[in-house]
Amino acid sequence: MEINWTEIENKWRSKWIENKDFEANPNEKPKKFITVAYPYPNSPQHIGHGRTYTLADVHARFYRMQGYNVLFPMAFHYTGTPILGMAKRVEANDKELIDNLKNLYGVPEESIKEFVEPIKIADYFHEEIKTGMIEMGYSIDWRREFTTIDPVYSKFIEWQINTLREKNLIIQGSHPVGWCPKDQNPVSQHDTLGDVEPDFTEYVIIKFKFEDYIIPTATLRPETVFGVVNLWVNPEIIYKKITVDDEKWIVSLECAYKLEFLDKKITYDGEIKGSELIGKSVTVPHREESIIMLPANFVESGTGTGVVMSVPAHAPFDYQALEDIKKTHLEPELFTKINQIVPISIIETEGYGENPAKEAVKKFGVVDQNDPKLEEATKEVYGKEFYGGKLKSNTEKFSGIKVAYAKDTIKDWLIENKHADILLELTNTPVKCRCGAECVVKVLNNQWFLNYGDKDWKKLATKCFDKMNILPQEIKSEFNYVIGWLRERACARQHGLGTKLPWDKDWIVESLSDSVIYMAYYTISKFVNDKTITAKNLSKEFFDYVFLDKGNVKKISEITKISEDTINEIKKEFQYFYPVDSRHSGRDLVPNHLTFFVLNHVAIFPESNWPKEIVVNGSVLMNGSKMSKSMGNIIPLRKAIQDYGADPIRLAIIISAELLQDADFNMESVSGIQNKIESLYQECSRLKEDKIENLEAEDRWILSKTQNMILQVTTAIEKMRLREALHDILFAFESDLNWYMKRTKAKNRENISGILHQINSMRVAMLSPFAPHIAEEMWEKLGHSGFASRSRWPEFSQEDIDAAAIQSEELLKSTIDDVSNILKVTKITPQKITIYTADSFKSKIYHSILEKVMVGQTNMGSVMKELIANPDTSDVKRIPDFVQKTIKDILSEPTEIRQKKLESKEFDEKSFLVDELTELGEKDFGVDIQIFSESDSNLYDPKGKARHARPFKPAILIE
RNA sequence: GCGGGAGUCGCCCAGCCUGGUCAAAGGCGUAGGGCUUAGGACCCUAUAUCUCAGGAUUUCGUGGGUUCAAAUCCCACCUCCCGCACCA
Repeated sequence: MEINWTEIENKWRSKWIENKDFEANPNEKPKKFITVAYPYPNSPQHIGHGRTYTLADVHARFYRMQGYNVLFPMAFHYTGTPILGMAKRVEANDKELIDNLKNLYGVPEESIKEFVEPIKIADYFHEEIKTGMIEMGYSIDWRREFTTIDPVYSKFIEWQINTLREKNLIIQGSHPVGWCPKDQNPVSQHDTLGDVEPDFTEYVIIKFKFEDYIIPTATLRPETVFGVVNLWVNPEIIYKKITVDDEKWIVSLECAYKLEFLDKKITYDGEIKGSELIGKSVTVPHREESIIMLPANFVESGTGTGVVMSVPAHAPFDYQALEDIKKTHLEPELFTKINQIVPISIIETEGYGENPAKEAVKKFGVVDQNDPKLEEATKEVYGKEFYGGKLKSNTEKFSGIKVAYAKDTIKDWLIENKHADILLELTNTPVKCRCGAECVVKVLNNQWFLNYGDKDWKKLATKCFDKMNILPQEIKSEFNYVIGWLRERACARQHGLGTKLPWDKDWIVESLSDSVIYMAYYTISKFVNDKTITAKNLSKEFFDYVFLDKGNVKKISEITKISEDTINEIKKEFQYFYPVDSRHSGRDLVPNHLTFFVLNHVAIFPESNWPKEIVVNGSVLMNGSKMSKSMGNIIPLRKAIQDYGADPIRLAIIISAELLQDADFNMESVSGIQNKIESLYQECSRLKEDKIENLEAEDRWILSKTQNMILQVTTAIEKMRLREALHDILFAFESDLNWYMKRTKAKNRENISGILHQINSMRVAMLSPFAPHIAEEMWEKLGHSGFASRSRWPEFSQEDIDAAAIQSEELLKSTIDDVSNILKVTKITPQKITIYTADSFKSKIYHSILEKVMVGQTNMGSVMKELIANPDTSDVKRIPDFVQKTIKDILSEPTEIRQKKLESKEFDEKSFLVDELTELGEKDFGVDIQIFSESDSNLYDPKGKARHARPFKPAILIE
């Protein structure tokens, strides 16, 4: 019987909707508030997104069945810049993008035409994603849906950002960004050709005096200013004489252009050829020493200032250039000067002598200054010196400091003394804007920052993290680390969709900053959607009252024109559902969103409303590799639902990996799961409710095992180990069930359908959070009324566990295993099988050995001594190897089973095996089975095997 | 460099926190058998090595250590992956 997934899924989805099953309102029940990071609708969701939502949905459904009033809402994050870039590209008729939209995303042509408007893009994918979520069966309360550009949401963000500012957590400063000079706009990855992220570094410009001018050199290693012995100038370059603020500089044209964007006033005064500078002297700042300018062709006009300082003791390039120049034909005067240059060694590093640069050049076998091996040599010296080096005494007050620390200290000191400046430069040039212009680095002034570097703020956040349940545990240290290094973060941008800064309308609240406490907004969005509240008249006082319980309701009612009762009802809604009980997200959001989420909550809300739990999941791979547009292996979720059905996708995603691992989605796992579900479905269609009476040994056993499974599944889900839980329900339990079927078949029992019905009802109930649609169908087939998703989560009961039944069943299994094992090894065809159980004397000794082992006594000699000392067991000396083997038996069992054996009384192995093994064994092996106790008087024991019998390990004779 | 994670029996992957049920689950693959007109699906058996009595041996990145007992705990090392920002 093949399952028509679409039909079944549609059927149950509409029933749930009819019943308003997922709409949660405050009531007398305990609540759980589960949230997931809302999507940014710039593309359809794929299976990777589906994972996070599915995990959260399972969580929500689980809590619902456990009797909680669960709120699981969803919204859409319109704020941000990517869709702006997309709209621009559509307008420019960008073929690559349009092809992707058409073929990869399946967007109809008429919709693409509208995509020149950013909001249309968001609206389109919003609907697309939402439909997918509904099709996946997510138990979302859609009455609370919103987008982040709704007017009331903007009011909410204004309140949030004002509140933070009042607490002095927002500060102003300057900030560098990638910048398109043509568009006059910041650029990010989405705005560039080829989607490259503009990446920049900070150079320190060191100012050398040359007559009336300053010749600046750019360096990444300001500490080496103490080791400069000459400058390198490219004789081919025509340098510009410029005025920078009130100083006169000589730099390359490219450098002058870059400086224009770095908040400096530039005027162009004239030019000078590089060759004209050769041989002339400049003064080293602070040291006031005169050094010479020399030619070098590795100096590029586009990098830094076009002039480089030379530190031949520590920079392989400089060392090599100096060696090269000695071999060229120069004026004798200059030649003498060059020969007088002695490298100054300023850093002491283990493994290096006086001149690390020279050593590295030798080691790598560098030929001349154009040798690419110089890059490697440089990398090695820089790396070793930076992390392992210390400054020598010729660096004055910095002597003895580690290079890693000295770098910043010396930079600050140089800048303070006006010996240096900062130059920011793109490292991955050229970065081209989508408009075609080449990007630069620009310093934006008056940028607004959230001061995440604030110590008190960090302390509060750490406190919250410490109290929080973070799943999986391993990720917690990552959060602590992030909190540690976090500094100011820009919280406003100049373009993109979003809410304007209330006090500075040139800026828009940046999208990671307007999505940190929005979970609170879900409690009021319901009232926005039913028009109880509108943006008009919404004031700070209103939000203060609802979210912080501050202020006077009467006054607020006057301001907002909303009735006091309504305001109080809204407040009650918030107070009921808050705090967030569980926040689900992908692990890529750990160092940003999730951390900000906590930081902003602790800043704004009182401790009682701090979030309680964070659940982080890994990503989804497609057949073992990452999903990417270029690979073309992105499967849109809705396409996958059409192809495989929602439930198989949910199950495949969950079963393929535990939380933090990357889940590999592939066809095999989907069809494997489909088959499994189909057979369970058939099973459910057959079973009818029946009475359960006269429990036999195997009944008590399977019921005990069922209880075990319930316990395992429940605790696994509580820890969000969903893979384990699902595995226990679907697969692990199957082998127990198979054994049970085998047992009952051997006994020709007819009266087991009641038990199977009961067991499978519990399985289906537990399956319901994972595969909600098919579980409902199975539930119906089993003859239950109502929804499986509304049924009570099976409860573990210790009383239903029959330790004796488990033990005896294990004995039966291991005896059969042993027989098969012997048959396999000996390859004989059995004529007759005889089993001998141990006599009661051995059981007695077994128990006393067990007691001793349980208290840690495992030494054969001392156990033996004690046994002999006791008159009850002194006969043991006749069978010394029995003691040895028994200790081994016991040690090879887990502690809990030992404990159970210790607690339970001895049981009559012989009569149990006579009852249960005879028929089963005859079926399995096709011969008669006789069972004796080794102490029986009518013992049949031609080979003397009986004496080898041990408790739980009967002796066997096969003829 | 800093921070995090991983290395398991042909492949994917569980087990490690809490040592003993571990020659190590599950899936895939492979081989044989059943069912079927055929294919698929399904079911059974086997799948480190040796072994004609239920056993033995060598295995969980490498090398040490702790323990009666180590895939699991401790130490060192090797290799691989991810993050290091103002971008969702």
